[in-house]
Amino acid sequence: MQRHEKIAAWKPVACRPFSSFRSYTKLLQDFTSTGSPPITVLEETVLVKPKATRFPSLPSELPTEITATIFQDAGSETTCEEMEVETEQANCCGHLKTCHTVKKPTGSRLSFDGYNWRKYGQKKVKGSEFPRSYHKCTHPSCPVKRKVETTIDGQVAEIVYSGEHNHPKPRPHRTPLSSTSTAEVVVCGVHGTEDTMQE
DNA sequence: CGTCTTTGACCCTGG
DNA sequence: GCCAGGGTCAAAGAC
Repeated sequence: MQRHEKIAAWKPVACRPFSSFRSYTKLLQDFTSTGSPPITVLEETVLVKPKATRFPSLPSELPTEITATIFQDAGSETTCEEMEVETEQANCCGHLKTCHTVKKPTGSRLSFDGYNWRKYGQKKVKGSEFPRSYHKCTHPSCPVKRKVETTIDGQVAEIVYSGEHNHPKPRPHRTPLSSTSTAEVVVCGVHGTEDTMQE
């Protein structure tokens, strides 16, 4: 649809911010060799860049970069996500810290970030041993997309976000007890962007 | 019946 | 201009 209307205003680079990216299996080996709990530690870098190619009316024109680190306590179902938000124009450097209580991180459209996503593609990317899946936010007017690299055992190896949500997070669908879904997202402390202020 | 995932093909961009 | 790779589309099937 309207492919001819694409406007390349920002280089849509699939950033791999940590240049020394290693395979997940390698990371696991490192974790196990250092005594750290395997698999339970997730580290991912989330970049939000105004990918202007398809989103001419992106709410923020400022190049925004968010780096997030998710760590999870061994034996618990709580992951903590630490975000650094940097905007190129403003001097402010917001610092976010969010904690997620995740009943089950997979198998639900409502992912750990609290938004609904629809998968629209998957590719095996050169240089990455994991397939990369492409998701869009299911909100009608939300331009946000994300790329997720998952390991063969379902672990998230990397997530790259594109754009910003222009709507509040949908409320998690709570089904008592038997709920297998829901990432209950708790914002522990927020300084920062008005985007997060909505929450 | 509606929504989502899968998957191959197509398009765009950079080297 | 050609090629490789990434990103997206859209049909088909599954749920």
